[in-house]
Amino acid sequence: MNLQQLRQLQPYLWSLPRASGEQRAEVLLYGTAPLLASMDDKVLEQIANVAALPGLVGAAMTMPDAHWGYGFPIGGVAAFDAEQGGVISAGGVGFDISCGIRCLRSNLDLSDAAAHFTRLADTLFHAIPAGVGEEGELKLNPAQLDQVLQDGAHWAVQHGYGNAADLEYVEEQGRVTGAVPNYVSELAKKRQRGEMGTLGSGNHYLEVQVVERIYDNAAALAFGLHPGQIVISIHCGSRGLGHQIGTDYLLMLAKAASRLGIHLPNRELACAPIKSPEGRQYLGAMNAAINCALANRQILTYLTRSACAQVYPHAELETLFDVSHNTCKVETHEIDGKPRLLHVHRKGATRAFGPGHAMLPERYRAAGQPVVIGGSMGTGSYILAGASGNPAFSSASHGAGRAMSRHQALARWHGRELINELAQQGILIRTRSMRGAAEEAPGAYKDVDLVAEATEQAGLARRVAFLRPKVCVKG
DNA sequence: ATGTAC
Repeated sequence: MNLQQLRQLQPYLWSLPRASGEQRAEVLLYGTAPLLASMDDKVLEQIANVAALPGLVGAAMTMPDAHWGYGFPIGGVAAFDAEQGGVISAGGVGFDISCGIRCLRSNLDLSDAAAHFTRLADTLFHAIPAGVGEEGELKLNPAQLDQVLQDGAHWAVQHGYGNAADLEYVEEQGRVTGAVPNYVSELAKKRQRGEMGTLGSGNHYLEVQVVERIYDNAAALAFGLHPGQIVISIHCGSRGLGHQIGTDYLLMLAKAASRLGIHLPNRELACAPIKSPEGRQYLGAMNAAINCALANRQILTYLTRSACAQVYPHAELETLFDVSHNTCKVETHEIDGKPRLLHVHRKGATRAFGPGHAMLPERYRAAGQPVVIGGSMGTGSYILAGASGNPAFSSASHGAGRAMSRHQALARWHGRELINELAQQGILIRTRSMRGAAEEAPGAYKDVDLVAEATEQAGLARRVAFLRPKVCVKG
């Protein structure tokens, strides 16, 4: 991205000046000059298009890890007011609805766990169904699947996959309201019937990590983290169901936009007013997909505990937090001193409520919401805490963010060689797809350290802990 | 992201 076209407002905040006569809201980009310079120009084009959509409140924004996506950039945040013609967009949520990270803290330390990492890697790889189209043990009938779409992680816990304490530390306590299974197509449901409790592919992973550095002692204490501790992070989403909903509604919302005369700068931005029939239906289907993803990560938590218990009989894994980064959520935010109900699209962006927020579990209320920046398989991840006065509708970065396309990565790396190199660095990778491994080469991602630092400096969240990967099951 | 692609 050419920085000449931007105006630097603060060390970590930039804006895109409007051309004369241009009808769009403000565009704000969070990040450092090097991070922004490494982004594709498409990011700027896409977020400027978002800023032209009806009913946008405040600015259309990108997080420090942004890269270009379908319609909206990944790392994009945009809030809309339903009462002012605000829209909802499937491209603003993403195809992998409610993709997110479940983070589990353990009672294991690197010093005693490391001796069995090879067996742990093999056991997890055997226990966790992963890969495109891969199905799990669970086969649900239509009535059971509808129940999952209503009850989210609660369904999983009721059926023995975890405990009540897990639910307390899942965003929305494990279930969102407003899910309408009837608005989900039969095809979407059919695709999901065998995919509960599966990891998927692409950038999804299950990673065993060690807490290597603590930045904020008080927040680390609240989150139950200390140096040398083993933590497990599960990154996945709503699998075939969410993807099919995205596909179905892209068409429906495009038709609605055309019917209602909404000008779309690009057809990938297909959207409809939140109050229109199509907008309401997408919201109902999307909320069902959020519950599907929350249930999926809950079942994977159970499978992870079972696998760990085979290797470390005394292992205990508690849910630290579970947070989505592909959603549209109805939230109250203060605008010009007045609370307003907004539909906040976060696509590749994490919700990051600051200290004192009423929706946080009591244990974390003083520290702020746990925020996970998931890194690439070779580098590392960060746990942060929501900051007071977050300027981006309580949002923060979600990962390292790609710096290179999958195609470019395939041309540069070979999966097998990469896995051997990582093994020499003490990182054990298990995958069914060598091509996938090459596409996910750490070098194809931005520097996660720079993303986390910029996230903190921009006032989006505060760093709490750095996690180093040790074992990674890739999709 | 995805029973991977107009």
